[in-house]
Amino acid sequence: MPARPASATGPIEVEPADAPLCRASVLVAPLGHDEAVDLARVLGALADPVRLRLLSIVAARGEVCSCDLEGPLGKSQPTISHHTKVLADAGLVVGEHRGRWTWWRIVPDRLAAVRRSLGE
Amino acid sequence: MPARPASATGPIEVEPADAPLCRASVLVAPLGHDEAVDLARVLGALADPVRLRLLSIVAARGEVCSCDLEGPLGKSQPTISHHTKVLADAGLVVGEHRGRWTWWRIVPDRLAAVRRSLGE
DNA sequence: GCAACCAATCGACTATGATCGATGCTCGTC
DNA sequence: GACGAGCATCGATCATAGTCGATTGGTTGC
Repeated sequence: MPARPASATGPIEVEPADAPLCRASVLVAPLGHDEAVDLARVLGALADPVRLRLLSIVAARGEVCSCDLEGPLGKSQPTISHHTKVLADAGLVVGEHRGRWTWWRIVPDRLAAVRRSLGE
Repeated sequence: MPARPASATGPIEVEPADAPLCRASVLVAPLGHDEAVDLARVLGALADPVRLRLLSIVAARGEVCSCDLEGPLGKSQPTISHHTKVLADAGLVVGEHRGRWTWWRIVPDRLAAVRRSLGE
């Protein structure tokens, strides 16, 4: 793992993706079309073994550099970059550029929102 | 909606799909390869707007006939049949043949297991 | 038996997505 | 300024999945 530099250039900006996701739960009332599309988009970001493992690694270590993901996941650098982008677009992780590294951490609230949308 | 006949020919048999899904949560420890694949499979079944709306309709009404899904979902009969099969294979719904109709209801425990796997 | 209805399957088409090599960009370091 | 490291993007390839028309199978009612 590279040494963590002190200077930070700030978080990566992506589209908000912070909409309520769903007013309540799938179990409570029939979903509208737009709600279903939004929730499906986030679930689609989660519905990949590589991204689930990536997410769990980031969660376990608190903060992870992209360069430390290629090894454990056994994927190429472009593939890792692709998956981190998908997760970031879904609002499930945020990345921060520090020097030449990008550090990722999860957004617990976002995952909690997904759980809530899935009933209770 | 067709009248609900009294005679039931029993639940539809599908592969179990009742494995623990995940020993704990994505947030606790790095996922193993097989755990990630299993969880991704169930999340993939959920990651479709049509199936989410289908699920919410079934949940709201308790039990729904396939023939009553084409209208609200705006999809053809083969498409509805396809989606119900995907959800059933994932263990998220169960179907029961009664006469010429098939009635679907959700499996709350399965959805709860998914929520648990997603943290908490 | 026959007709009508519901559901599952098949085949085909299309769209989306996962993957990687090659390339380009942006920092830090010398 | 030049080089190298880390990351993003592009282009291409391959696999998977959503959709529907047509067909088949099974059940009900005449």
